[in-house]
Amino acid sequence: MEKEAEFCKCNVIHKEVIEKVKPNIPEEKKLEKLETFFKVFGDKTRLKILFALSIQEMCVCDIANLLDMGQSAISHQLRLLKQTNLVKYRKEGKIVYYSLDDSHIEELLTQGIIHIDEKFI
Amino acid sequence: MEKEAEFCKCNVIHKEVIEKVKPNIPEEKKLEKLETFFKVFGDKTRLKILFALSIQEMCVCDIANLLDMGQSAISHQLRLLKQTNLVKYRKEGKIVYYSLDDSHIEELLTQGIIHIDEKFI
DNA sequence: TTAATATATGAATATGTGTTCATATATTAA
DNA sequence: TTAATATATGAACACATATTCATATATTAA
Repeated sequence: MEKEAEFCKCNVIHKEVIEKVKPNIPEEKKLEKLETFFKVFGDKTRLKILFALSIQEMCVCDIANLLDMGQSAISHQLRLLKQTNLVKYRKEGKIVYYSLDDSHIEELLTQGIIHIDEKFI
Repeated sequence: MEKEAEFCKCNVIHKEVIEKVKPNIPEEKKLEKLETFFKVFGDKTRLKILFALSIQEMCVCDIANLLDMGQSAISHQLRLLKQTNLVKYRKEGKIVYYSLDDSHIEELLTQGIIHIDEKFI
């Protein structure tokens, strides 16, 4: 008896296909990073912050005012963006200025917009 | 009195910055689409499905077996991918074959991988 | 030193999301 | 028709996540 239906009720229909495709799936660790990476873009607030910082650096307070949101909420989101290396910061006295950490990011945002303009409902 | 501290305790520090940046934030509707779009990529299971389908079309059962997951879970995820126009399908009897709907998708996946390889922790 | 202010952060809460389970639907075979 | 099978789907549950609140930290000014 082959390994059958542990999770899936249905039988393996195209075993060759599965064997062919399998080696092309990235390893788990890489997938997790990719998941985290894209997840960061999957939030309106963070997208707004990224678009804003693509224009110029801003301090936390300005971002909060710009987006009409609490300072705490922005700070939490900036922490996430920092952790994923999407933004960097510099301190000037008690003010912290955030900016994009990578020009790739703008490219990715642009590519996203292109896709939704073309295909997305 | 200006509009002050409705949400944010801190004062507006750089009013000009806010005014300069504001017009460059995409409109809410577009942001929501973009959010949804990127959110789809922010899940390991969906990423695996997309990588698999970038090699060749597959039926639901094969995908479930490939990923060692339940048919229902895969079906739910495919629905999401369908709704966001990332995959299309063709029916052959009772078997449904899914495939990528857009070559942009592979590009975006690649760009994601490039980023995490370069910068991401 | 104390007061004021910009930012960070832990906890709580509300909301969103992925998987499972049970079951429905659709198609083919008998 | 009935049985078998591939897929779809609603509901439930467990878990993740965004924001708020309260408060801590850090820096500057007085």
